[in-house]
Amino acid sequence: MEELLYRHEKSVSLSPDNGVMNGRKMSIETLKVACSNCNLRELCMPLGLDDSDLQKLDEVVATRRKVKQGGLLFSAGDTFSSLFAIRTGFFKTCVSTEDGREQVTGFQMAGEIIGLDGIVNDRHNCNAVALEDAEVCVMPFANIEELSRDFPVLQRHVHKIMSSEIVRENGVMMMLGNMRAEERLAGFLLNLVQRLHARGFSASELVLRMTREEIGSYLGLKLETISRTFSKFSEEGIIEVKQRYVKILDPDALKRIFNPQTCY
Amino acid sequence: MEELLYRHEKSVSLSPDNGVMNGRKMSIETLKVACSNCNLRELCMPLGLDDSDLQKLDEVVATRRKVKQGGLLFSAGDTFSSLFAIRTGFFKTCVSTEDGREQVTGFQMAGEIIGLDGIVNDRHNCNAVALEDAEVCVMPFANIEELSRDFPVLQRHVHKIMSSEIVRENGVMMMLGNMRAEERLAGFLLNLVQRLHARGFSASELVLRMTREEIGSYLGLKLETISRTFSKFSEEGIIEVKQRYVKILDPDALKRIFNPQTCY
DNA sequence: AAAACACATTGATTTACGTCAATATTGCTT
DNA sequence: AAGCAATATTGACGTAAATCAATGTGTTTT
Repeated sequence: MEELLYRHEKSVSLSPDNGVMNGRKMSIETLKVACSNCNLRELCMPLGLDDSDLQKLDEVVATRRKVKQGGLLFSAGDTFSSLFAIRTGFFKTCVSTEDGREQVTGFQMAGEIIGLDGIVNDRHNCNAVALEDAEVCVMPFANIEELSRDFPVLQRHVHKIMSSEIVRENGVMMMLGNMRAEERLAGFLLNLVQRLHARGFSASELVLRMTREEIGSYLGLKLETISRTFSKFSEEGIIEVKQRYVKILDPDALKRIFNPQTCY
Repeated sequence: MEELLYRHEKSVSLSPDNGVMNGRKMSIETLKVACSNCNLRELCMPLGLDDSDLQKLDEVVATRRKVKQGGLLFSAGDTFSSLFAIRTGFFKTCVSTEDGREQVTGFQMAGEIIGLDGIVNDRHNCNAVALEDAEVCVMPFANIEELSRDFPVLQRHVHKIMSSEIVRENGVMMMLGNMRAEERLAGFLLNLVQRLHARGFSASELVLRMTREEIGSYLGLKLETISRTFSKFSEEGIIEVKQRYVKILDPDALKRIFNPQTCY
């Protein structure tokens, strides 16, 4: 089961043709961080680039960085210098109040960009914690801005990434402000599985990378409510849950719960 | 009182030196939409530009547009082409579910930029409604992107505006997910008055441009709860409320409510 | 000036979720 | 393999805010 759900190691690892690109032997250094060579490129990078553009865009990534499970990629207050593209692994971002309350603001997976919150104040505004061993591409923001000036398609791409984060947060606000526990959790599961599916995983099975408490924090609920709601969905035959493993048996039921209008 | 609180008409209207800039007579057309000439410039535009840069940046604004109270600047689903800088007036942005539930995602005032949600999908994701008669500068996004390539300072500015929207929404998520009604309303009032103060209005008095229902929608509460919480603050001598008029008598008390840590 | 309307306040009651607490399951350490 | 710590489940009970409902206030319409 784990293998079925977890193709990270296999498909994200460098593919056989690595080291040779367009008939040109690449140096080890370049190889190490080349976007042009990365099979996650379609997730992080703009589409429709020709080979010469792609080579220039390799410059956005300076290095790679590994983060152990539980480790911090950055913390609130850290000076901001780079965005990070997730290569492997899974992150949460969270903000906290001074009296110690924590709000998970998002969960990020391979191909997603993390760190946009740091741009305004040149300091990060949240913590980014690896929920499993992870590796990220470090993209110095100065590089991104410089290359953006020469590549309108990259410029547009950066704008779209930021805008999509705004739109995502709008959706979270809707969930937190207007929806009941069941609706929130249904929306959460549908979103997760959709993103996993887009990365080649199952559209119906998943292994949660986060605890009930972290899900609850993201959804503005307590861990007991998450647990109870999972149990309820399970009793109703909508999902099958075993700890972190979740199988969606009736996706339409989830959609109806999340978006009552579609149910008539 | 209204006059004290409402300096829009006065200070935002074109100032005496209009029509002549740097000793150069400007055309009526240019004048109509010139950022270089606008006393809100420091809010919309990057700082530290010299005169020649400023003149070039005038090109970001194509036209102006008036929106009557209650009118829509744009709706969810509209094709996106421009960002809007608010010159006068006050807006709310909101998203709705298909079954008609509405979530206010933000309130925007003079100098703030609206429409960033449209960039990802080339369609707007929310509605922008004028809560009072308003005028906006229409900034075609194509112009912004083009000029950004030549003006790193503008490019950076655009990135900061988007990032700050992300950070703002992080804060709203924290309020919605973790805070009680009193904390949310305290945070809301402090934020509003701080932004108004930055625009030259009183740091303690304000006239709300939105209904209790709209505040409630933004804060994930019902209008009755907003009303009750206002009354509670009032009984405790923290604020004075009379319908839309609010006077903050004890800002520190509000800060303590919003951020309990500071209270020891 | 009266009528109609939108918005706000306040009270009584309900409810969804939180809190507290006990128990179960799993993975980790040695 | 045993013991421990972290995580998850489930139940009993409490509570903040929602809901329902009546009344008040201010503004616009005619």
